[in-house]
Amino acid sequence: MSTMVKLRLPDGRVLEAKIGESILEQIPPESGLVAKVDGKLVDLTWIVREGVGTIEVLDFNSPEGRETYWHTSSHILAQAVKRLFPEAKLGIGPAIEEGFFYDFDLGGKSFSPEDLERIEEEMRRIVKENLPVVREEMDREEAIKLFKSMGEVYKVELLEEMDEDVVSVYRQGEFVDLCRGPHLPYTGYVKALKVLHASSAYWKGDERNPVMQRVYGISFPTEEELKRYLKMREEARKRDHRIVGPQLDLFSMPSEVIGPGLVIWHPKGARIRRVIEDFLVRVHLKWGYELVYSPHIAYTNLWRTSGHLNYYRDFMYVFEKEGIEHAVKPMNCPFHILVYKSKRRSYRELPMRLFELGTVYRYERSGVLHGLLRARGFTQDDAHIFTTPEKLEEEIFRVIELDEYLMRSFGFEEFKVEISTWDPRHPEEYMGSEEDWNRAQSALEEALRKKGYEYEVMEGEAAFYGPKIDVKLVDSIGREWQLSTIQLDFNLPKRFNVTYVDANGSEKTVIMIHRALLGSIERFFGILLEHYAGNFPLWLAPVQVRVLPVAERHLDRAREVLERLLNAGVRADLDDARGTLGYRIRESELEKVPILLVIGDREVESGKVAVRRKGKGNLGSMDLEEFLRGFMEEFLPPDLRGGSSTF
RNA sequence: GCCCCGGUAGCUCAGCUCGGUUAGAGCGCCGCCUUGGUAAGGCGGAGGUCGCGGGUUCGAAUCCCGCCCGGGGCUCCA
Repeated sequence: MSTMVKLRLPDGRVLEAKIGESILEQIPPESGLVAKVDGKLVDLTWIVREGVGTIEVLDFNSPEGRETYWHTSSHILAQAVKRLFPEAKLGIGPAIEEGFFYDFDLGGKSFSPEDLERIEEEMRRIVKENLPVVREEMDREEAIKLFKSMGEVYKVELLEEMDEDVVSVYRQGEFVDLCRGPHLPYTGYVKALKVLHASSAYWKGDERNPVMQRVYGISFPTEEELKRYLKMREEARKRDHRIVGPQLDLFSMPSEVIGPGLVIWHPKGARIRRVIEDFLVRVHLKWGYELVYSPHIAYTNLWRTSGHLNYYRDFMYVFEKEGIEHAVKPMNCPFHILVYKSKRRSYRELPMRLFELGTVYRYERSGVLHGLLRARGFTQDDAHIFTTPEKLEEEIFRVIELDEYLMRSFGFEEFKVEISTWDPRHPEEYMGSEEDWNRAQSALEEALRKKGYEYEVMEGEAAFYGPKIDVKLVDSIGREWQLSTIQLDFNLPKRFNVTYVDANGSEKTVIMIHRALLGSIERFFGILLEHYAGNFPLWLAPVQVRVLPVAERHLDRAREVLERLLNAGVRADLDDARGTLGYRIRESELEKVPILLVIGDREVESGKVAVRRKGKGNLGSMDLEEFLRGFMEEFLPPDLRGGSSTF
C-alpha cells in the first residue's frame, strides 16, 4: 500500500511527490536549495521514499536554505584554493551567521590581497562550470584512506575522532571534502559571491595547534542582494564608533600616550555621558535603589575573601604600598556587601538595592580590546540587590521591568533574552543545593513569563555561583549586542556571611543579585553611537540647538536668543557668523547638531527664529517661545517629560 | 597572549616595490578679502623627530632586527 507524499514548495504550493525520483526532478528549476524531511535536512538530489512525511523545500529565505547556500559556497572556496594552491591543506569550512569561511594550512604562508582576488575569480569559474555536487557515503576506514592519499592530514584527524562507522563525503568536479551536508545540487546555484577578507585562526581554536589561514566570504542568489549586503557592511563600517566618536569630538583613546583600552571623554562626549548618568541615577532612585560610592582601590585581601583573587588575579592591577598588596578594583560587589554588612539587617529592610556607577579596571588581554566596546577601564551601572528567597521572583520581575524601561528610553525596541542554567548532570561543579538552583531558575523563568518575554534556556551555561539572565538588544541595522546581565549569586553571601534576621528571629543567608543593565557606560555609549550613527535623539544630543546668525550684524539678537535657550535648560551654542551661511550650515550638519535657529534681518525685525531641523531642512519661522514650548518635551530626558516643565 | 597586516601633517591618504634634490595632495587650522538666507566664496600662510630604538650604507620614510601602538582574527569574556 502506498501513501501519498506531499512536497511543499517555498512559495506555499503543495505537489504530490513521485516515489523513487529525486526532489530536484519534481520541482520547478532552481525553486529551492535544500529540503526538510521529517525534521532532517536532505539534499535536493535525495530520492523520495515511501512512508515519509511532508517534504518541505526551502529557499534562501529560510535559515536552513541560507546555511546550505553558504556551506556549498565554502566548498567552492576550498576548491578554488586547492586549484591555485595545491599544497594547501584543508581545515574546516562552515557556514556562519553571515556567510562562510574556510581554514587552510599554507605551511606558514598567508594570503595576499591579490591572492584573494584570484581566489574569487577562480570561485566564479567553478560556479560557471556548474559542477554537480554529489553525496557519497563510505566506511570511515575507507574515508581515512582516501584523505590520507590526498595528504589531507586535518581531515584524517577529524575522521579519526569521529564515532560514526559510515561517513559522507561530497564531490564537485575534482574536489572532494569530508562533509555531513546537505549541499546545493550544483555549484551554479551560487549566483553572486565575494571573498571578504583573510585572517588567521588556530586549528580547532587552540593556540598550541598550527595556524590556519581563514578566508571569509559571502554569497547571495542575486547580485542586488550582494550589493545590498556590501552596502550595509560599508554602512556599519562608517558607523564604527572608533571613527565617529573622535570625528564628532566625543572621546579619544590616545593609547600610545596613556596605554591601550583607556578612554578620554571630550566635552561633547562628557555632556552626553552626564545626561545618561543623571538619567540613570534619577531612575534608580525612583525605582527604590540607594546610591552608594566605593573606593577605586583596596587591599588585595578583600578579593581573597570574595574568592575572586584565585580566578581573577591576572586581570587585576596589583601594586604594593607599605608592605601591603593593594589592587585597583575589577568589580564593585565586595564594597556593596560591606555597606550591607555595616550593621545587622532585618528582613524588613529587604530587598536592599545598592546602586553605583562603579568605575573598574580589568587587565584585558591586549588582543581582545576593541574601542569602547571592550576597554580596560570602564564604568558599570552596577547594583547589588540583597533579598529574601520569598521576594526573589518579584525582585527579578522588577529588574526586568526597569531594564525594559531603560532600553526603550534609549530607543531600543527589540530584545533577545537568554537564561543560563546549571548542568543538572554535574551538580558538584556548582555552589548551592539543588533546591537553591531549582528555586532560583524557576524564579527567573517565572518572572520572564509574567513579563511575556520569550527566552532561550542555555543549559550548563551558568556560572558556578548561580544562574543568570542575559538580555541582547538589536540595533538599527540589525546587529545584536549583549548588554544587560542579571546574575544570582549563592556564593558571595556565604563567603562574606551576608545575613538577615527573619520574622522568627533566626539568622538567614541573603540571596544576592548582581545586575548591570547598560553593562558599562563606555560600551553602551559605543553601541548608542553606532545605533544612531552619531545622530543622537534630542535629549541626548551634546548640542541640542545652535543659534546661527546670517551675518555679524545679527550677533546681538543671536546672543539674546542663546541666553533664553540656556536659561530654559537647553544645551545650546552660538555660531560666530564667520564664513558663508551655506558653509556654516554644512559644518553644523556634519557635526550633527539637530536644530539650527537661523537669525537674519527678517528674524531680527519680526522677533522670530527660523528653525532648521537636521535631515528635514527649513521648518519655517516661529516665535522663540513657541519654539521652546514645541520642543521642550523632546529636549528633556524621558523621565522628566510630561507636565511640569522646567522653564 | 598568539597569528597575519599596518603606523608619513590634526584627519584621509600618495611616496616605500628598485635607498639619492628641499617628503607631497585634499580636508582642517591661521590671516586677509568677501556680509552671505538654508550642505563647501576667494587668495595667502603655518604645520612633519616619516611610531620608537638599533643596524646595513657615502646616504634610509624606503632595506634588516627589536620594541610600542593600532586593525583583522584565534582564544578569553566572574
